[in-house]
Amino acid sequence: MRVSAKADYAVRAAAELAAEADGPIKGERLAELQDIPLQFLEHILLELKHHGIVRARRGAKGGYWLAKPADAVTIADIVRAVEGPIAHVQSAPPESIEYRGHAEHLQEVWIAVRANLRAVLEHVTLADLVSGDLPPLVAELTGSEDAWAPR
Amino acid sequence: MRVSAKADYAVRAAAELAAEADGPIKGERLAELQDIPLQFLEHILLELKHHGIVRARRGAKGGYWLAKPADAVTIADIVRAVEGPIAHVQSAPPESIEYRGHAEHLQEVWIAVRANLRAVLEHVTLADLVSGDLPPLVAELTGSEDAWAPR
DNA sequence: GCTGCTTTTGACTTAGAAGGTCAAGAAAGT
DNA sequence: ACTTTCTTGACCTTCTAAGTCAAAAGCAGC
Repeated sequence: MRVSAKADYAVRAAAELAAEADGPIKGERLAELQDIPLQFLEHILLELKHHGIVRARRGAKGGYWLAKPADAVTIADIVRAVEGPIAHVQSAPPESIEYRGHAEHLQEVWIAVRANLRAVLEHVTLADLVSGDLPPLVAELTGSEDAWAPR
Repeated sequence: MRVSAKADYAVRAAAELAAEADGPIKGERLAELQDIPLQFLEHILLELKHHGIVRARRGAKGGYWLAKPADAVTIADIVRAVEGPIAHVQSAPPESIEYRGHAEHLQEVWIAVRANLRAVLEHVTLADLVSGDLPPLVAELTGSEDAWAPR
């Protein structure tokens, strides 16, 4: 139930790519902008490339850029690319698990958890993130005092 | 963004404890009921005990039972006991992270994710889980076809 | 066709967590 | 006493997180 450094880095780097729409950005510059270890970042960018989220050119005027428009890439796309499927239980998707005894309805709970995660992650695009103009649902959720309280 | 085996086991064992309200249940029986490795289960039960969720007595008529009524224990309580805080980013709570550059609004996204996780986990009690009478929000979320689709 | 610059890739490392197992000790009942 | 059952600590194996290092390959400009 936690977000890895890798996923956090990946989203931050993608946000910078989304913001600078013209021309490729070098890995080194991305690393500086978001304070991410360079070598680690390039591994992450490579994974994003394999998933068709980012493109790259090497050489003197090379660098990385988004493969798709910023409003067509969601946070969920990026998290899935580097962390794998969202909300798996014991490394299996919740709809495939069979529970016994009095835990029978636990499956529904995990399905609900996943649905609620998706409700946020699949509806925030990189364009939303960069502009700060987040979807109504997110604005609503962060609006409450309680959402900011540790626990 | 995944649920560990430990958390899944913990909730399942707690559900059995919630169902059999009178008298302690032995670790061995819990392990059989939910098909959990015994030694591992007892470690989990010990953690639950340290967090005041479960009580235990040893000896001939010993076993484990819930420390509180089943409708006063939420799934979130159990997950926190064995996995630590929910939805931490890079092992830190999202409200304490400072983002730079174009990732500035990422904090709000993680806050929204946590709020939506809490919305499910903090409102389902063990009593709900055992009876199968889950809160309206959960029923609503699992009602959609889409929630059951892998992705 | 060099020469730099930059991405790409693979091998390796180190630390910690996940998911267990084993065995000794302590307490409670009969 | 003796057995049952929890309690605790030590240990183990496999994986993942989070990197580092170094070599290879591609591209641009002279």
